[in-house]
Amino acid sequence: MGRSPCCDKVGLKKGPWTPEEDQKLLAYIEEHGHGSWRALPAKAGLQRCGKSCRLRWTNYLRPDIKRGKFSLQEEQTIIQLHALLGNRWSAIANHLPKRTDNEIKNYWNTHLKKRLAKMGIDPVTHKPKSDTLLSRDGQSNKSAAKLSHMAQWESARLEAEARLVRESKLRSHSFKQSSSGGGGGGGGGGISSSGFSSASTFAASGQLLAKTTRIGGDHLESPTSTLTFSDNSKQQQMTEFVGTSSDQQGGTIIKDESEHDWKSSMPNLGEFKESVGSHTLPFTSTGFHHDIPMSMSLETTPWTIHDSRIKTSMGGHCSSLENDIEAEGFTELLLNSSGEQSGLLEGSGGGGGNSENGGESGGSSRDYLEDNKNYWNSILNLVNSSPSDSPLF
DNA sequence: AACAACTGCAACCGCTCTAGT
DNA sequence: TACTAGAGCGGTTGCAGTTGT
Repeated sequence: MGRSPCCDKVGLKKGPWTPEEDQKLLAYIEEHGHGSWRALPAKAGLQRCGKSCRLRWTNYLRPDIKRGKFSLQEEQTIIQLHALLGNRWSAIANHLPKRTDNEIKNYWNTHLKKRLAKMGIDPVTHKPKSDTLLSRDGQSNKSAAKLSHMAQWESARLEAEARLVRESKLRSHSFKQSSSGGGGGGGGGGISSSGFSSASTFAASGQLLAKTTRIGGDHLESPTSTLTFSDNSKQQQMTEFVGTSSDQQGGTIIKDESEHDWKSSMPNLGEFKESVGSHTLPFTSTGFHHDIPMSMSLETTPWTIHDSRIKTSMGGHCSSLENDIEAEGFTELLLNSSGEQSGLLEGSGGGGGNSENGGESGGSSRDYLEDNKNYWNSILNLVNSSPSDSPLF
């Protein structure tokens, strides 16, 4: 893979940008746009490599950048998204308009990470450093481990969805061209304007579904909102999400009316993978490999897996997690094992979302569960309310 | 006042991904 | 299909400013 050697060229300036250089770059881009970054420095009369120019522009000069202190809301968002996505700064930045990934990354490393560490929370796993909290019952550690897998899986899932959306967009583009006059997606932009839906193969995100099943303002069934197997003999409907109900604070609630239990017709994951072929989602994400056939729905509170079988093999070690999570299992798992997450946002506004449970850190188990619920709900709401043009969705 | 240690941030480096040929 | 250039991303570095001794 060709790595750009642009900065190796002799005579190119490095280091801090001078106001004059900024001015040149700004003026050039305002007039011509950036076009090819590689060609830009010469045209703009800068002794910099294109890469350096791009960075300067995206991280500093861009007019739509908000600089200065991060608000409480922003901090909260960063922490929540980091819990979900890890160090994927660009993805996180997509949820924070006007902030750059670099800025967020720096802010995390210099402020938030330390703050979490001070609170006794591991900034990497977002779990308490000592798991004593969790040791109230024997199951907790096990559940926490599962949850960790789930979080990783979720992260990977988002990535896969993003890819599917991209592909869907491409496809919809050609679709629109071939079947012109389809009423246009209108306001929502992004996903909602695309004729196809990533949910076609992977109906998991409530908001995603809400957007993708709504075409041109009508409640149409997306052409691919149902998943069918390529194997004709087994052609069947995987999931069909119908309608959306009220939206609470940006979190769209999806009802899975079909409650279709396809597990029974798919007792064997291996067989399923074979039969589904291209419909499984083999994707890698930071060393994971997942093949995920599943459907989920968002009830008023966290995820409910109506049926799932998740195989996760990590880093080639195949430390597989064959979780037979029964219905509601995942919800339970989140609720019961994500206790470590609660109070994470304590520093930002009274702790873990809402704190009507009273602020006692060692509260009752009900408080504990409430906090967990709130924590994950806030993450889900956050994700669900993410901008439609986010590459994640 | 001088120095060291710490902090915060801009910029760079090197890798991966993607599109074009 | 293979290769390359360009762009993007995340990790790291370097330095200026601040704080502590």
